[in-house]
Formats: sequence, C-alpha cells, structure tokens
Amino acid sequence: MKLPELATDDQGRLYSVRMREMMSPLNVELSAVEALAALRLAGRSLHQLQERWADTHGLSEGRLGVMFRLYRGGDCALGDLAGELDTTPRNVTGLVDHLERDGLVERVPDTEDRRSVRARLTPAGKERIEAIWKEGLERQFEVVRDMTKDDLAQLRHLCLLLVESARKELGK
Amino acid sequence: MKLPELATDDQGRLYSVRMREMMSPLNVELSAVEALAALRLAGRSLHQLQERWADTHGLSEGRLGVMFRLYRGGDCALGDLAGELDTTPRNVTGLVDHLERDGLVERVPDTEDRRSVRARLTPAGKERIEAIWKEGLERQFEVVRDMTKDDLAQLRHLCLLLVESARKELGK
DNA sequence: AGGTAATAATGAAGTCATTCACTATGAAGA
DNA sequence: TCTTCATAGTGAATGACTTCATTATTACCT
Repeated sequence: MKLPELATDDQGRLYSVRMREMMSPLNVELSAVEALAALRLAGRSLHQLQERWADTHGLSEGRLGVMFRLYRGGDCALGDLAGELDTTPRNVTGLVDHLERDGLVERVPDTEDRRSVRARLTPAGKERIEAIWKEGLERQFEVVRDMTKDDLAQLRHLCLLLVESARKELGK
Repeated sequence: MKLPELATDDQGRLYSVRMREMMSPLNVELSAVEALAALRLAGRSLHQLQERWADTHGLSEGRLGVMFRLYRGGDCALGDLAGELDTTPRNVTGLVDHLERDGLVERVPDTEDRRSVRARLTPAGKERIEAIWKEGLERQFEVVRDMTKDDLAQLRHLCLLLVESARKELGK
C-alpha cells in the first residue's frame, strides 16, 4: 500500500501529484474532485487506524462504537443504536452478536415494546471500555497534533456540510 | 438510518447536538473528537452516495475506481493499482475478478515480469466508463454546491494533513 | 373488535476489504 | 551456480456492511 505522493501548492496546501496529472488533461474544475477524493482517503486512513488500534484490544471500530455509545448513553434498543451510529439495523445485529459472543454486551428484552431488544454492557464490557477509552482519546489527539482548534472546527463544519448535502441526495 | 441532529454554533459552524451532549460531561477537549467523527461520517455518507450511484450502472465504488484509473492511465499491473487506489493487492484481485467476470476488464500477462498480471479495459469496459464518467463528475459538483473553491481547497488540505499524520502512525 | 399498515429484529445471500499463508518468479551475492 | 531473499498474485478465512425477505409485535382506523 504505497502512499500517494503529496506536494504543496502555492498557497501552502497539500495536494496529490498523481491525481492532478491524471485529471488535468480532462479540463474540468478540479477543486471538488480533489477535495472529495482527499476526504475519502482521509476517512479510509482514519478507519484503518481505528481498526488496527481496536484490534489490539480484541475489538473493531464498529464494536468499539457500540460499546462507547452504551457506556456513555446507557442501554439502548438495537434500532436506536443503528440511528445513532449511522449504520443499518441489520449491521447492529451483527455487531451485537459478536459483542454478545465475547461477553461484553448482553441482549435484554424491552418490557415496553416486545418487538424491541435492548443492548446493555455486561460488567466485563464496562470494565473493558473503561480501561481503554482514554487511550483512544489520546490517539485522536495525536493524529491531529499538527492542526489548530480552528482548523479542526472548520474541518468539522465542512464535513457536516457535506453530510447534509449527501443526505439530501440520498433521500431522494 | 436516522440523521444526526445538527445545529449551528456561535461561529456559524455546524455541530452534532447528540455528540456534544454525550461527550461534554467527560470534560475533555472536543474539537479533535468532533472533527474526526464528522470526517468519518462524511466519508461514510459519500461512500454510500457513490456506491448507490455506481450500482445504478452495475458497478461499485471500488470497481468504478479501477475502471476510471485504467481509463485515464492505461493498463496497469494489479499491484500498482492497489497502491494508486489506496487498497491492498488482495482486494484488487477481488475487484478485477468481478470486473473480468462482467467482461469489463481483462487480465493480460506481463511480458517483462512473469510474476505480474496487468489489467486492461475491454472495449465493453471502455464504452461503459466513457458513458458514465461525466455524469459522475456532475454528481460530485452537485454535492459540493454549497461550498466555495477556497472551502474545498482548505478541506482538501486538512484531509491530506490527516492522511500524512495517519500514515505516520500506521507506519510504526 | 378486526383488519391493515408500520416497525423491530433477524435470516439469507452477496460485496468489499483485511490478514495470513502459499506459489511462482525475479534479483542479488558468495 | 545456487542459495537466499524480495516481490506479484492469489487461496482461505474472517468481519463489516448492504439489500431483500420473513417473523413478531404494535399502532391505527373505520
């Protein structure tokens, strides 16, 4: 997995040399293409980082997300978990299957709605997440070491703008 | 798949209401966590958008990436494809398997290095990618409609900074 | 009440992507 | 040469995630 060759433009901003070489003959406006490609690449890179770290604790990014949500927000119906974690109900079923098999989460029937199944951290699960979440945070700080708070706020804003826009497209 | 509730802060920037509610009792600096979560969310949203669109043309995001690379850059050894598409050689094998099964790409032995296998667009594959790539571009423009060129350049830069940083972490 | 439609979770089947192991080939050095 | 080591692609196994279909419950509606 070779890194894409990056260079700095006249405004001091990074760009992918290969992408510009490949796309410029097409004579189209590149800023959108480059930004979206960079975002996808960054997303994949962060995903890999998270996945690898989670793996050292016997978890995955998705399962970690479930556990952290349960730790911070208390037990929760599977369907609601799907909404909050931005994934499908079917996928949550799989993640919880795995966590349950490992004894970190248990399924609890919902007394109010018998269609529902709630997920809850077991004592072992709580212990596990308490032991690692601070380290996870540290790793996030590490990866943004070179960025200012304002950079981060701007990045957040631009990403959420895209989320809104993508949602609009997806909805129709 | 319920959307996360977004609001605007005092600087006019979007943020996730739920995330702040869940994280603020922890009393940690949120800008990194929020930015990285937003980026991952945006990445997933764009992925979904691409995947759905590609599917209407009988493709997937990954297979589309392979085809576009072959279209713009000519035929290419599988391993090099992996490097350029930021994925693993094994994954490229799978994508090319699928594309070959569909008659869009063919494997060609490399005369210079008999270990190597090169991928090449078939005439049908070339026709397919020529028919759709402009529409794909239009869809990208659509999704960034609300953003200025400078926004996009800044987004690109910040994302590539993160890519560099993540690479450093991954490398060790 | 009784029938219809929405909702919650899951089974089935498939793709993408990863890691590890294996094979075949190439390259470099004693 | 021949031994060793690196490289290219792929098989096997696994996990995440998706869509579609199915089952169970709940809500609605007249």
